[in-house]
Amino acid sequence: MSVTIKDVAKFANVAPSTVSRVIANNPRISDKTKEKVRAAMEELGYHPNFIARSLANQSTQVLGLVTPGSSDVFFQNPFFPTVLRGLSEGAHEKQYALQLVTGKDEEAIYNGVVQMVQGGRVDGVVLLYSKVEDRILMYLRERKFPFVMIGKPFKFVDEITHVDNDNFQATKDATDYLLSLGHERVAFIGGDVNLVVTVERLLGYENALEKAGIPYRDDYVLHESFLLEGGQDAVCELMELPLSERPTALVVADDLMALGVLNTLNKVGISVPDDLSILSFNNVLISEMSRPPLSSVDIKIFDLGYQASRSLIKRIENPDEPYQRIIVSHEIVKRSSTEQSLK
Amino acid sequence: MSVTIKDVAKFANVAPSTVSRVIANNPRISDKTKEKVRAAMEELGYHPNFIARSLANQSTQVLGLVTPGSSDVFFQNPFFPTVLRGLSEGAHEKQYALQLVTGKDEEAIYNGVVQMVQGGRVDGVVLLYSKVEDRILMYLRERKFPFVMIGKPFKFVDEITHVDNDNFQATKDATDYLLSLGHERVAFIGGDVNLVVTVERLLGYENALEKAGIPYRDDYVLHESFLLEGGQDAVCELMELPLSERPTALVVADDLMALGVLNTLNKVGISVPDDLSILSFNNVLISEMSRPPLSSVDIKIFDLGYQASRSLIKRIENPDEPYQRIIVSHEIVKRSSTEQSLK
DNA sequence: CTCCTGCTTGATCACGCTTACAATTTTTCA
DNA sequence: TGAAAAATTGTAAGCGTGATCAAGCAGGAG
Repeated sequence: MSVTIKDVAKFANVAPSTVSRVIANNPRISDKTKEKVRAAMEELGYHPNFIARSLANQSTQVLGLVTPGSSDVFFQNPFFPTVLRGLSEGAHEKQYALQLVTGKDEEAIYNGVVQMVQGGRVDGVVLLYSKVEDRILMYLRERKFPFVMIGKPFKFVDEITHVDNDNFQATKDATDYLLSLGHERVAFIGGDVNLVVTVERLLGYENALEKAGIPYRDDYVLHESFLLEGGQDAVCELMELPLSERPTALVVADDLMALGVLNTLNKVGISVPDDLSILSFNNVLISEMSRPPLSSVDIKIFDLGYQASRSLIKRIENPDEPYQRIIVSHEIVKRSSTEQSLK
Repeated sequence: MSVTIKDVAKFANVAPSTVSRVIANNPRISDKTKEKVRAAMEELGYHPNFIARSLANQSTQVLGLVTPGSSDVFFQNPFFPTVLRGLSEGAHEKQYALQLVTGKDEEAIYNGVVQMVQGGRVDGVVLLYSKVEDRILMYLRERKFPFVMIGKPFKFVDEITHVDNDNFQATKDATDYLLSLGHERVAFIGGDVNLVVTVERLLGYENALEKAGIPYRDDYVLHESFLLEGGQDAVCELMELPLSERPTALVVADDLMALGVLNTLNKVGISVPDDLSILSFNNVLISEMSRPPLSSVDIKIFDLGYQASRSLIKRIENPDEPYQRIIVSHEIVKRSSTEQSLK
């Protein structure tokens, strides 16, 4: 068995509680005994037992991370590692550890969250997504368990601390940019309609068209998964339009999807950006390395994660902290996949 | 505060210990009281407290994951999410959770591991890499703490359970394949020389050349980081060779790196596979979507993770389990980046 | 009817730490 | 110098479970 607080106490000739106070750096302990106890800890190679501490203070210093139901898909997207880096950095600064909730399907993840929360394994939870209907969100809200969300809550926007981009504005900006290049037939390839981000972006797209006086067309709006395959499928659908009606520009809600688009276009002999401009979202590493390099809206994924863990920890340490909406900026990074319309 | 075992006991008119036994499904409890207690648990919405349980049994049902010092680099590579999926699946099957050790540099990660281990936060650790010199490995070994490694240990191969590919053979196979296509000037672009996988693969490459009677050239062997930039740098170096001496085929130790190679080659006007064949490793998703699609050695990353968490759990549950070397198969997936040499 | 056996269940302590409260020592000041 | 106040440290009771050991109880043998 490893060294406990009692061993240290015995060694330093003090009571266990004194050792505990030294660990907490309690000011009511004299500097002399602090020194003595610290020397003893050093000597014996003492490390506090987190589990015992957790049980005593009812706090674990662990944050739980919840991925959307389809973990597989989510893991494959470079969004995940990037947001994880941000989360990790924010957590690390405050000495929190990260624990993952994994599971094959939504049911499994839901159970995982319940176990984590009720089992007292974590002090708070980060939802790495925002869905239209979400059991997990409801559960956490009902139990008043500390959590933050990355993305905009579908309901209760003012009662949930969340970190988000202004996706409406970002997509409006993106669409405006394509319009400013002279494109008039601009299509939108979004993700799962159950994700709030998809909804928000679609609204931004629609708004930009409306402002420009361009009628909205149903057949210019597609929804696919945030995967390479999603991009492929989207292109196939667009190809079914008569040649003269095909869009000359695309707003794609995700880089990985855009990469799929790019490759499929290449196969069918459509050149980017000469025949078709593409502007996508996320600005992950691959967008820079694709052929041609993708113009992409940088949504600062790292910051999303970083702010999320920081604000969650704030909520945990002060439950009266007001609910916040934290908006991370966005920026269009222009590369070679967008070009003036030929008209 | 939430429902405890005592509340359930009171509600069901039994002793707390009886409830505990019902949870453990102890056969010494009559079916009648089991029913009664279960009903009470249901009624009160009881969920066992993991922390208290952990303290009582000295086991947490959590596995710690340790990334190599440069977490940033590691996170960016699609290897990470894939191996994570495998780990997650293996852990989930046995009801284990995953906790990440994160940190900016090696020092921070080392401290994180020590805290995790001494703090009793995890029952075992998975090292997601194998380095030539590794403090963390040494530490875990000395403390006889359960751990497994993904990759081949540099030392103590027979005293460390690990999951690995036969990287020597795999790279030999890869090189042989290129040789069989008629290439005689085959270069090797590996990763960090401190990683054992790099060493192993280099040996395999050398061995294949030797068997084929082709002399080994220092200037055909490069070491870069497992990143897009690594690939770029490698190409730049190779470009410094006189035209007639440039390799006609490349073995690249990582897909992401190969993607960097591909793009840089494209910029300098070298065509793949016409001018240069490329065979890389990992067979992650992007290898399929690059232009041209990359031939790649599939090392079954998911399986590496899956086997790792399974064997770690075995070790945890039975400390006398013999040390094992688990080899995951590999397979060359031929796509369009490799072609017959023109000669 | 008593005693023993075997099946169930209860009481109690231990896990390692925190913390309210009590006890002790030191300091302060009339 | 002595008592009260302040500073410091010790005692002990939890935190929620698991596990050991003892106790209760029914049924069967003698």
